[in-house]
Amino acid sequence: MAKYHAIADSVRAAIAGGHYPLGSRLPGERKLSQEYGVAPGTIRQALAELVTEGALASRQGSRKIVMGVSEKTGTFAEFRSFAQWAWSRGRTPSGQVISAQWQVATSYDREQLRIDAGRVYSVLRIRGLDGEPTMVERTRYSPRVGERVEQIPDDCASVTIWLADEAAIVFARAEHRFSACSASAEDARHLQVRRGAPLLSHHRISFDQNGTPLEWSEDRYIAGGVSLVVGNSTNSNVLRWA
Amino acid sequence: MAKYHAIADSVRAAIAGGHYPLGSRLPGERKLSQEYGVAPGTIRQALAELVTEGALASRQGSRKIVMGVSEKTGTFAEFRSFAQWAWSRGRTPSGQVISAQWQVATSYDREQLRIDAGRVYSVLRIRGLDGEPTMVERTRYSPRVGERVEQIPDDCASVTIWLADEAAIVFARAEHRFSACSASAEDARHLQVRRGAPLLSHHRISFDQNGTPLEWSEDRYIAGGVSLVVGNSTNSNVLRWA
DNA sequence: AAGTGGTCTAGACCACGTT
DNA sequence: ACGTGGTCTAGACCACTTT
Repeated sequence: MAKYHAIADSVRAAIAGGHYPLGSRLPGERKLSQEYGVAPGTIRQALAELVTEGALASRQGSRKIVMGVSEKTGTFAEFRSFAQWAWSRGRTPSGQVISAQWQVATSYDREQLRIDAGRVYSVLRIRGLDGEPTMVERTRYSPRVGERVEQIPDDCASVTIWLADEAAIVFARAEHRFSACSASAEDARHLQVRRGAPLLSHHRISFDQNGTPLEWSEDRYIAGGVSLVVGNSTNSNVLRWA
Repeated sequence: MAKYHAIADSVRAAIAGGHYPLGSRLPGERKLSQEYGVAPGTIRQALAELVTEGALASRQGSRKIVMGVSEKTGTFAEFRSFAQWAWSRGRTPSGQVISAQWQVATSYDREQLRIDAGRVYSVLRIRGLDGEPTMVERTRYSPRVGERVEQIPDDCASVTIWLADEAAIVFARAEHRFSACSASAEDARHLQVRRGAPLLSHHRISFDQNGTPLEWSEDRYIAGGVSLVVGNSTNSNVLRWA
């Protein structure tokens, strides 16, 4: 583990433990670099991590102010994968594939996935938390990914983890779009809500490390089930589910 | 303007202009530091900005890959202020205060705003885009802020800007929570939708540079009007309205 | 006036990806 | 084997806040 990351953990723990009270000012960077026996730059990098999280407030010329540590900020993987998110919150995810088939790519598919023509692998899934239906997920995989998704056993817990381990397909970046929508007849049937009920729509495009699109998806969550949490400041933004 | 920021702008422009094609690999950091005549660390800082935005993908050992520049990423101010966001998107915001009054702080108010007792200034606003009602906003200001909000003239375009200029109250950080909800009878009346219509709920707490809570608010947007856009990667998260 | 963070320099070594 | 990014060092000067 990198020094700066270990130091960030240490400071985070000191805040959580009340050693640096909420609202107080952190020691100066030069002081901390002596305490930890590292170069000033390493301390800067450690504190930058905490500023990004919102645990510290930063103003030029003034010592950093303790804002308090937030509940564990979701990692990228947790944010992208329903299963990983659910487990990290101590809840039991369930999932069921309603339909899965190859379809001719629409112009929207081609644009989003940046493919010339051909087909996409289209999957409709229902996902639940602790047995309650929570979300309906409509995903289009690009051909390369779809060929692998097809092989995934039905009882696989997490598509994301399976693809990484078995097919070396790694999700590295995603763009998300959130809005409200009404439940369609199909949504209502699967989620056991009335038609027209309010849903949180989560539109997502995922990319690998080379920037190649892997899939796009529209997930629809029942109201009250989950919510998206975002922290932002003049410098940065951090988000997580809650 | 800092060198590293100017360099980030320059690289961003080079990507947008097609000089670094989408999917290609950026020159190495040492090469760039020579080109720009700065130390390697300065280049690193510039590229870190672009990685955070999602414009570049980064893997140790490999040159950075061009992901493409997203439409202008919203600044913190734009994300926090409806008026500033609207202007930045070339739309005309309107606003109307329905009611404004001092109220006894509830236990929820006291917890969120970290005040011992007393009162909060409670404001109900309707906001619109290009004349169409778009959002209903229910805000509770802490006493210190409420006293100034009370003085704001009715025709003030942006509360955020007014408070910064006239009262030196600066919003520096905020936490946001998004979910779906149904329009209440009051919501429906103000937004001219049917009762029970799907709305996007945006719950927000704002802080100043010292970490002191300034206000909390629940905004409810009509479906289809606006949506929240978030980009995230293994390293970072960036969000904006769209 | 003194202290502090923000920026910048000019290197070094290591882990990892590419060739 | 080589190139590259990730990490780290040990300083310097400036802008800003605090005292």
